[in-house]
Amino acid sequence: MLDVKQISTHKDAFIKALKKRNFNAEDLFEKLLKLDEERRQTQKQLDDTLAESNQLSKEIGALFKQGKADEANAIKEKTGALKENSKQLNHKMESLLTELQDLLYTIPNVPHELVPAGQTEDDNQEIYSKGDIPKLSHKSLPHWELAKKYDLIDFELGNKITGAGFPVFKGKGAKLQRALITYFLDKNTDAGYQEVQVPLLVNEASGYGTGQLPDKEGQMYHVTGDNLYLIPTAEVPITNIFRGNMLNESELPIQLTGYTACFRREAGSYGAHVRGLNRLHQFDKVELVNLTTPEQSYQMLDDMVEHVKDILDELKLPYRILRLCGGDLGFTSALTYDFEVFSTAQDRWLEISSVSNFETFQANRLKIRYKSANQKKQLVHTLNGSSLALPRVIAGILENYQTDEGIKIPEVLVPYTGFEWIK
RNA sequence: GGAGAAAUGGCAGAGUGGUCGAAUGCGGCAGUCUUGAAAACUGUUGAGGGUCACACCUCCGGGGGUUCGAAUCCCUCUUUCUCCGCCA
Repeated sequence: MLDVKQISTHKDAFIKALKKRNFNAEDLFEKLLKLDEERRQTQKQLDDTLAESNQLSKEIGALFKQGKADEANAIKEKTGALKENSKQLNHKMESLLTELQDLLYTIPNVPHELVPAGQTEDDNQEIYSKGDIPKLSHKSLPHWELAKKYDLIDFELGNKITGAGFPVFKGKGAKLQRALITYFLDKNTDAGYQEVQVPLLVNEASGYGTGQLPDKEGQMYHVTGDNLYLIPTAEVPITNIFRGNMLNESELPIQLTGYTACFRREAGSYGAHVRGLNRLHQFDKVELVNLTTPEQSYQMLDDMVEHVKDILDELKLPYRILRLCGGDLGFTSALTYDFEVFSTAQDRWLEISSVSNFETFQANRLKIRYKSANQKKQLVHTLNGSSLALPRVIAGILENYQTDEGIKIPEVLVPYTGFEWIK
């Protein structure tokens, strides 16, 4: 959520930047600023009315104390009108505030200057790529065939137990996934992140805090009996740890990492490109969440990119990094880098990590602030990224490491899996 | 799930209808003293809105109500604690 004050001071710059998203903010901003002006005037009227009744109440109290009940009762007569007046002003304030908020909720974050203009994912900027795409023999298979051949993942069994998109990992497949989780967490904690284990169900307030609600309600599984939501990403519970907090600058940056299962309804996305592990309703992910100062957040973003790069380098997977264009940029993000690993057998890139700086967009909604050295209070910048989304890493490993003898385990993982080959 | 008790500032803890945004203690900050520190003493110290700055308004778990006036009374929700039941 953008800040009205920011909008009013940087109106033209924001309008221009939002155009990169193909978002026309001009009329909206006009309306918004007008509403805000009205809000302030109404607030003033309300305050004055309340001040007057407070004053009268005090007088009544004093008069009763002096035993002048008649005079007190005379003043009481006057309070009725004031009460009615403040009631109406209160209603007006309420509707103005919801109108303002509803309007603010529809405005996406202002893209950073590095964000290229563009409409679709084809306009994303490739800024880095590494790793040769292995020449696989004609016998090479897509990961869902490999998973079946070596009995690593059973998609049908998941159908039976739950439904499509809930695979069962078995044997070395399960072990490989567990090894990856531990490896990622170790890498992250070595880099200074604190590991956390968080709830997989969140309440409504948390959903609103990180922006999944109200817009993406249909993407989350809703446990109606208790009005809780299954998390679509660890970002939700981890960022909400700090909802409403006033932090000290000395506590920043806060760097947390957590492993969770993630649940997404993915309504309406079916077809060949969601085969196998490409898109699931339940999947595992290790997430990075950072809270930092505005001065340091872009350095932090670069650090996160380097960190994820390091992991992919160690896994020796062919990957590329994209800077998302305005049209592809997520609603809440100011600047996002996507990491994609090449799926050799499918001959396509798979997104395995997305690293974003949200600047104050989330912090404003969540009211996460910090007190700087000079006691000034301001919103923190929040950033997050995946390290990494497990199923697609597994898809990448299975496909890129397949040989005629079996699937070779990336060297760095062997201490975690305890085996070198899947045969 | 049943019965009871409670929720107040960073923490502890007073406050049961008006002068309470809230005693007191601890903690924090600033100062005195000291070569420096500790101790002691003095002062200061919640958040949000609003204003050039004041004024002023709102907030005592959330929401609603009674009243001229609510931290204080009533309703409701949530959470915590104790006891019982159930359970990994």
